[in-house]
Amino acid sequence: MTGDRSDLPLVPDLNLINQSLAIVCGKWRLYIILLLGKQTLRYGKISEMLPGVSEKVLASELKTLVALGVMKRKAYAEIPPRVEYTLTKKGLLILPILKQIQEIGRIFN
Amino acid sequence: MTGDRSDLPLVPDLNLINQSLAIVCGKWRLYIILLLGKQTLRYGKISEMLPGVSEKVLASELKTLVALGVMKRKAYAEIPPRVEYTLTKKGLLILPILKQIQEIGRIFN
DNA sequence: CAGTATCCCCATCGATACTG
DNA sequence: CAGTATCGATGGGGATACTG
Repeated sequence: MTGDRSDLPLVPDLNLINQSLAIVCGKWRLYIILLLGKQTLRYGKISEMLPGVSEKVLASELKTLVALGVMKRKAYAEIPPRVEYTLTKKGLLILPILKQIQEIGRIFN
Repeated sequence: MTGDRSDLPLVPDLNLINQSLAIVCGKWRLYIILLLGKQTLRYGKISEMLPGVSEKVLASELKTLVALGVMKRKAYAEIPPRVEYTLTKKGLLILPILKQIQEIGRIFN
């Protein structure tokens, strides 16, 4: 905020970090966001692409991500129901950073 | 798997992501690494710069980060004891990415 | 199809006291 | 000073069954 920001402050802002972690952390969080990177997906499709995640956890993670403003949900009044998830503008903004995070895994292989 | 890899795969590698999360996640993890970014620090100093973290949690987080290869521990045979923590080469490698993660918090403010 | 509703486990995080 | 040891609280994550 004040002065030069050529580098990050010596003592990083805990609130900022916690907010980042609130979005990134969680066993499936990153994976789900990455999956939605360039496509709109239906609930069933996400579920199918994520072998291992239980329905409850997937549903609650999606709900949280929508609440966080990372993605948006669009439900169609059809039978059978159809619900689609898409990244928001903010979600798209953080996408490159999220992709970078994968590089960490690569470095520590 | 097959074809062009100009971008990340449609279905990202779960193992890679999990490995990344293993390093990044945890309430204090990111903060500790960032703190060590450009300096070697003693246990007591880290503790002091992290108001709110209990000794047990700090100690176990440091131990884990050393085991992960993110930082290294150097103990001096002195009385009173002195222990210093420094980022490893790999730790330094991921530092820029970690700093980027803070930007996520900024975007969602 | 796209979710809830329940119930449960265990890993993580934490406070406090103690030690080499 | 730099940690363990111990006990306890919390909630993320999961299995299964059910519903609009």
